[in-house]
Amino acid sequence: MSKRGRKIGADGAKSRELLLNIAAKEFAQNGYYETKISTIVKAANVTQPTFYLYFKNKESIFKELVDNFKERLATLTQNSKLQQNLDTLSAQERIKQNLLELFQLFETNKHIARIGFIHSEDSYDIKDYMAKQIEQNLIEEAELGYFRASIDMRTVACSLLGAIERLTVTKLWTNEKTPDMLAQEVSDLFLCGLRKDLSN
Amino acid sequence: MSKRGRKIGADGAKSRELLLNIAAKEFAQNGYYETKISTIVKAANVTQPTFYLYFKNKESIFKELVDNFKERLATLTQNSKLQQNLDTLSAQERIKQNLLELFQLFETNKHIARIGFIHSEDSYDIKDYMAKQIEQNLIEEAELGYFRASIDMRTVACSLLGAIERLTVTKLWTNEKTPDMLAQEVSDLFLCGLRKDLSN
Amino acid sequence: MSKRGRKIGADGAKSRELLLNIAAKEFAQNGYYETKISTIVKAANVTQPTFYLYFKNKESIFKELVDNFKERLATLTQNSKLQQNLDTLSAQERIKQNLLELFQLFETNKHIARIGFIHSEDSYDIKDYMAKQIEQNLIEEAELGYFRASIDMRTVACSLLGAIERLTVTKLWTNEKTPDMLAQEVSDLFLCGLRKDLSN
Amino acid sequence: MSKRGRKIGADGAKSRELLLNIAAKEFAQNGYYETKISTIVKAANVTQPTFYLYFKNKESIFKELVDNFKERLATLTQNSKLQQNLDTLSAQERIKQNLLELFQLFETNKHIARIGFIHSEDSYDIKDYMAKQIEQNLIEEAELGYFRASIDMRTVACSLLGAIERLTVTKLWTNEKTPDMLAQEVSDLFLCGLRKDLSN
DNA sequence: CATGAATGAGCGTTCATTCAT
DNA sequence: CATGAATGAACGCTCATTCAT
Repeated sequence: MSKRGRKIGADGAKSRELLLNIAAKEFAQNGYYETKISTIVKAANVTQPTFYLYFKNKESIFKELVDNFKERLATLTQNSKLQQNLDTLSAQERIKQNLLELFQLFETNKHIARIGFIHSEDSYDIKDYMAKQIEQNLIEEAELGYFRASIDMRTVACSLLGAIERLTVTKLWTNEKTPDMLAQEVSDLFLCGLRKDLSN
Repeated sequence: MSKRGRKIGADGAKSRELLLNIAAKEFAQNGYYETKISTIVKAANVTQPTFYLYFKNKESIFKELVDNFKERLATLTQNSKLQQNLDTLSAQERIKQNLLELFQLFETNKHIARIGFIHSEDSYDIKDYMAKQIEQNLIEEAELGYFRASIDMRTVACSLLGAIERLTVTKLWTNEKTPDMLAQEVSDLFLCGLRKDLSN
Repeated sequence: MSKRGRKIGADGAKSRELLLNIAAKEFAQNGYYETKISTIVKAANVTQPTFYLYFKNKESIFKELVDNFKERLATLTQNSKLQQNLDTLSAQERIKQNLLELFQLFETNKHIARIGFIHSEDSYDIKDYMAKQIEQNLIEEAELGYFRASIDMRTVACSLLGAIERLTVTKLWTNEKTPDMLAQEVSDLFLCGLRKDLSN
Repeated sequence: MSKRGRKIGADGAKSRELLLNIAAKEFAQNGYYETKISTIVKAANVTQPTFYLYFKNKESIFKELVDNFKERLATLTQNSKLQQNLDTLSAQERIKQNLLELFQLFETNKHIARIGFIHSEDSYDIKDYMAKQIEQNLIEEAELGYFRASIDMRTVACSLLGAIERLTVTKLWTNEKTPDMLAQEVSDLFLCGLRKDLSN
């Protein structure tokens, strides 16, 4: 830092990025209301007006983080669509692959994922969106004939999403399990169920 | 209530109950921070000091509601323990029964359940507690030999809890499904899985 | 106490006296602002409206205690006037006698004395009044020729009062010294001074 | 200051000082409880949040003023220690000198002195501290042999402090007497006493 | 690009006091 | 004589936000 307190090589884009990162961490940790602008700017070593140079207000920086998360989620969905590998992989393997990518996304985007999933008011919509994606996928698989028809796919999709969320929070983010393990276990559970397989 | 100011036949216990109910609704709908004491008392048609006649502060009424929820949850757990019906019911039927009771509890205690599950800072502990109960139950069933051993029961319990939570929020509380339906579908899904049963 | 919570033999005068005593203690200990009506009535085991049955408001009970103190002070003054014992006692002995009575008054009326002296807004007037009484006494003694004329009696009276107050608070009310000791020491100090008496 | 709202050439240090000065006056005049933050900020022509820009809360600004007073008192004590002038001045002159400085301090720091002496809860400690300093001084003088041994120096110190306090309030702060006059009279009174000196 | 200084708007809380019974 | 229940009126404090430079 220079003697007059002005940062050397201070750079708008950098400051903005910094603020965004710190905000992500703070919001993730403490939620919207317990996160104060004053805390964010102190951690970023800038003043409050500087904050308002880059963000309209508290809500808008929060929303930006949520949108960020939404975007990555959408990207993931689109990529998954492209590489269906209908021929080379089994249904369970395809599902496992999708789960793996999801858990990996959550692992590498812990903060914004937590914000979007837990703290955001949009979390309902986000989860709705995800549930629908999952349902879509399941239906497609079902149409290929591997699943039994006697079960409501909306319920399954919803359950799967709930499981994903909970496992992410309690196993993935606590480093108790890796994305691999989780994808494996969840796909296994949802495909085969708990019951002893009487067929063999 | 008389139209002008002073209540006639005022009754402390009733006022307290009223405030508690309104608070439950408000907290459930808007969360802790967006719920203002002023709103609660207005809805109860009393003044702010009256609120402090019955509750120490905002935090304490919130905590009371959460504790309320915890208690009912604990009661349910204890009752379930008592009537295991190991002889008369199958494993799936016992699980279904447990799920049914849980969904019923959530249905008849929508507000405090939402507070305890979604808005409370204790929600983590609460869910942890529930996950552990579920795990316990699953392990007991497993020891009777009906479940396959190749799956981590913690993962299953956690997934099941996630499914319950999500279904409660999106299907039960939206009146899309009844506790019966949900208990049936979930127990079916988790026991048998999605996969077509190749044995028949 | 009877089963229905109403005191047996409850008696207006008694309740009033009780409240007054408790208030005296509370006010003396914690001052006007830190003493709450709610605390007083709780200690007296009555309800708040009962308090207002006997006292107009918080200020009025406080004032009553202060007036109480003023009265006793006035009584003392008058009695002192009556028994001047100009013949039998020396000047120092008369002064000592006056001081003794004052310290005794403060000892047996610790609470209201503390209120009147320390916590009351009238304490200025009270002390003014006392200073004037002391001055009067001193002047009368001076006119008898025992005191030197080179000193402003108002200053002496004021100093004496200050000494009395301070000693009361730090020595008398802490039980470090008795009224006797204090009266002796103070009269000695103010009459003879600190200086070694070179005359003998 | 511009007439409409925003201050021009606003200066934090100045604002703080201003608030501190106004608070000193208000607290001195009306005591802790009758002094409202709203009154202070109104007098300073700023809004309430500005107050909290410079002070943590009401208690802390009050404490700052008390500490301020304590500090000046301590400085005075230390300086007095340095210039004992044991050779050039008589015992009475040294005492008079000390008293003079004390009265001067009180005169030029009327507000904080009143706060520290009258309104603060620390006033007991402050006076205790002062009494001890005075006692110390007296004992040192006594050891030089000028005072008679037959009198408890703690009582003397305590009396002297009481006299100082009372005279400060009623004579100094009312402009009835100057520090000089008071120092002279008090030292005379306490050294020589009231009694006619029979030796001459 | 950045800051020091300030504010509008609101919230939680407390306390003395008073009805209606 | 006494009470359960309630309130009017403040006050301290916080926070996001914005001037003026």
